[in-house]
Amino acid sequence: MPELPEVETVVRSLRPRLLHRQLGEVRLSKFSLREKWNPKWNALLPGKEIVSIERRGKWILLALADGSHLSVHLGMTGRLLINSAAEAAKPHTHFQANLLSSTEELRFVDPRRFGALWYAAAGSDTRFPAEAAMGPEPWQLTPGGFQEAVQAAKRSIKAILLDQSIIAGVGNIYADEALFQSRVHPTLLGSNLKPPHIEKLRKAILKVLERAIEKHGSTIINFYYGDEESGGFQNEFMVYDRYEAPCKRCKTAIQRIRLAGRSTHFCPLCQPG
DNA sequence: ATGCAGTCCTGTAAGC
DNA sequence: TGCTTACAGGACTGCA
Repeated sequence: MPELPEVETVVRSLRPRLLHRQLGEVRLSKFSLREKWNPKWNALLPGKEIVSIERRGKWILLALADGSHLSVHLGMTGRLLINSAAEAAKPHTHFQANLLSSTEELRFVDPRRFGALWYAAAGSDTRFPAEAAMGPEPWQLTPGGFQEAVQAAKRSIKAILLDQSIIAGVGNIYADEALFQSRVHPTLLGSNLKPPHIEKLRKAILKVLERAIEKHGSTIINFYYGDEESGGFQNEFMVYDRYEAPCKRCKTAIQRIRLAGRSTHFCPLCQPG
């Protein structure tokens, strides 16, 4: 479900509620998530203080006091919640950890189980499985670096934007929105794009992500942060989820195609192929 | 190197 | 009212 702005929203919401708290007893459901949980990790978490909560790409990183990390990927439907331990766990709760000296616990709920939980001991090379292959955060990506990566790829620019090894955190919604903002047609091959367009796209990605973070992400069906708060960026979509609706810039009907295995939305007039 | 289909899952909405 | 089908914000694998 969530892309960079939604994950950032969750991180900012959790940070004041979770920082400097200690994990207690851990319980896992019988269902496995995308990454297999090693039962040995259960014993390593209790007593450890959460000393920072950061985001890398679409991963949430809980840094623990001994230098280890508990990393969480929300997949499509994952939610990381702080609930009263007295409250019955929601269906599809796969991880629960007491928060010491309180009546609350940290819970991971994920109906589709595309999400992941990972523990990385202090001194591990990586804090989550694909970290070594992950590309730069959008704000760290240099104009030259992005231009080089895009022009080297003989595949659609949409597929390039979804590739986490090129740019971290962009998903289907924000790829479509950034392509619209920069007036780039999603099927164009990276190798065919000219430097001015690539730079325009890079800036559009930053602008779209920054605006979405300001609006606390997008809630289509089921993205919530905090307890039950919704994002607001869905009201500002120019193309995503607007099939056959009039383009907000030129009134042409928004088109939808299947590209890189994903539903892709664009304006045929504003984004010339 | 790339696209594409299939895979992991459940929930929702649309179509009949 | 049902039942069936398609599709969903992610990301991996295997195969042409």
